[in-house]
Amino acid sequence: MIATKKTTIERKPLQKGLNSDWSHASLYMQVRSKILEAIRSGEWHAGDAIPPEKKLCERFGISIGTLRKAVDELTASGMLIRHQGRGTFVARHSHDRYLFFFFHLMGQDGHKEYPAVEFLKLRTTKADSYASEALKIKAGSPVWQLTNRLSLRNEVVSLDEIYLPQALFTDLNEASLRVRQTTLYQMYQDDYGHTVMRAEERVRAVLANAMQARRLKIIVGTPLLQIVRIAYTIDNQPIELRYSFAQTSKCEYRPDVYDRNRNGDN
Amino acid sequence: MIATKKTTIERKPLQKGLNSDWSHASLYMQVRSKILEAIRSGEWHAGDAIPPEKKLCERFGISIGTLRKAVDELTASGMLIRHQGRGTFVARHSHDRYLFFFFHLMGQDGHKEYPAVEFLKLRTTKADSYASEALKIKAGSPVWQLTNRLSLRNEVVSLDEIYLPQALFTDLNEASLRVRQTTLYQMYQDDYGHTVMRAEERVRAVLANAMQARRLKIIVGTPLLQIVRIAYTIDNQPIELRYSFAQTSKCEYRPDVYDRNRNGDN
DNA sequence: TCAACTATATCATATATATGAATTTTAAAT
DNA sequence: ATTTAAAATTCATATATATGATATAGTTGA
Repeated sequence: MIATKKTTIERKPLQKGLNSDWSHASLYMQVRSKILEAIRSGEWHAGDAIPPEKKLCERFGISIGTLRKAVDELTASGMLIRHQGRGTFVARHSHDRYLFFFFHLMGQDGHKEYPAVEFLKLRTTKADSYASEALKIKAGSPVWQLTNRLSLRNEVVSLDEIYLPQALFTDLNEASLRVRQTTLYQMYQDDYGHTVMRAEERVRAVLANAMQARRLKIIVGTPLLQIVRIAYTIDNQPIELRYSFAQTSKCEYRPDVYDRNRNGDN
Repeated sequence: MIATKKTTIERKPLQKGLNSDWSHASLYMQVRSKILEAIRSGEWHAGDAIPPEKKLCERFGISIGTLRKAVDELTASGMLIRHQGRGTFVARHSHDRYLFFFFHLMGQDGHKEYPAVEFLKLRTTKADSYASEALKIKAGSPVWQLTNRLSLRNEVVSLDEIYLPQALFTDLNEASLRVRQTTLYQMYQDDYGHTVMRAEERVRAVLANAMQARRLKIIVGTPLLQIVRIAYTIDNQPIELRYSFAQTSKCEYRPDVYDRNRNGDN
C-alpha cells in the first residue's frame, strides 16, 4: 500500500527566533542577519564552531534548506567555514586567509607567499582630512601611524604606511609590533577584538619621493604602485587606512583573488 | 486521515542525460558541466533563454533542487542570468556587463562609467614570446595590434594596446573598428563568435615613453599604471592580450568589481 | 482599438525527508 | 596502554512537493 498523493498537511508557521516584524526580507536573509548578529555580538567568537545545523534550525524555527541557503552565502563571502563531519566555524585570520583575501602582491612568476615584514616606525599623529573621512572619525583625531617594510624572497617590494584610530587601538606599542609573528589582522582580532572582513583598494602610479626611495633602496623618481586600502570590520566599520608603495620591478599586483568566473569545470 | 510517517518509497535512479561514467563528481556538478557544454556547443546562444527549469530537470533526469544548485553557481559566476517570471538567459556582453566585470578605471570620485573610445591604429605584427605564451599560440604567429585611446569625462585616461590572434579574427578591419558603437567584447561575440568570460589582470607602475606621452598628451616620464590583461573565452581559451597604460592622476584603478565580502545585510 | 482582467509560465522561497561522506567519540579487544 | 572497530555527530547531496512573486500572453468588455 503506497501513499498516492499525500494530502496537503498544515505547515507550521513558527519562526520562533525571528521577528514577525520582518521588513519583507525572505526567511533565509533574516537567518543570515541573525547569524551575523550572533557573531558581531560576540556570542560566537572567531574560530569557534557555531551550533550544528539541526540546533540552528530549532533556534530559528526554520527548515534545514533555509538554514543552508543562509550559511551557504556566509560561507561564500568568507564569514563562515564549513568542514564536513566537524562543524561550521566562524572565520579567523591567519597567514593563509590574509594571503587569500588581502595581499595582492606577488613575485614575477605569479607565486604567492606571505611577505617578510620589517617594523620600521610607530608614531602618533592626527588624522588628516582624507584619513578622517576614510576612517569615519573627526579630522584631527589621534591616530597611530605604523610603517612597515615588506619583502618577498629577500627583495624589498613594498613600504606600508598604516593609520589606525587610537580610540580603537589604545595600548599599541613598538615592542609588540617588533616581535609579532602573526599578521596585523590577526593582531587586530586577537588583541583588540576587531575582525577585518573586507577591504577596498584603489591603485595609482606615483614617483618615489626621497623618503620612500631611501627605505625601498631605490632612486628617487622610480615609478611605484600606490595602493590605498581601507579595511572594514564585520560591523562595516572602517578600522584601518593603509598606503602601500610597491616597487613593481620586483613584484606585481594581481587583484584576482579568487577566480569568481571559474567553475571548477574544464 | 493524515499520513503519519510516509514509508520510504523507491526513488528513481534515472539520470537520463548523464553519463553513468561520472568521474566521482556530484550530480549538480555534472549538470553544471552539461549546461556549459550546451552553451559552448552553440546549442544555446548568448542572449538566448535556456529551457525552463522543469524541462531541464526532465532532460537531465534530476530534481529541481539539484538543477537549481547547478544554475545557482553558473549565475553567481556570471554565465547565466535569471529573471523571475521570464526565464534564465545565457549572459551576453553589453556596456554594463563590460563595466561590471572588466573595466576597472574610474574617475577620482569613484564614479564608474563607460569610457569614450577613440580608435588610433590597427596593424599586423608577429606575436612576441610573451604574447605567444599568453595567447597560447606559436611565437611569431600573426596577430592584430589594435591601439585605442580611452577618455572619461573628456579627459584622456588610458592608452590600450590590444593583441588578437589573426587566426581567430580573420577579417578585422579599420573601418568597422572606427565606427563601432559596441564594446570590443560585444564585437568579439557578435562578429566572431568568441565570448569572453573572464580575465586575469596584473598591474605595474611604469614611466611613460615618448609614444605614450604623445598619445596621452602628457610629458615623458609621467608615472603610468600598466595593466596587462589576458581575456579568456568560455572554453578557457585565451583570446585577447591587452596592455592598458593608465594616467592615474586623472583616474584610479579599483579592482573590487563586486563586493564578494558584502552580505546585503547592514 | 484599447484597457482591464485572467490565466499561464517561470523562477524564488520554503518545508520535509532520505541517504552518503567525513570526522569525532566511544567501546571493545589485545 | 594502545590499537581497532563500531557508533554517533555533522555537513553534503539529492528528491519531492507546495506556495509565492513576477512577467507575459490571452481574453473580455467597453
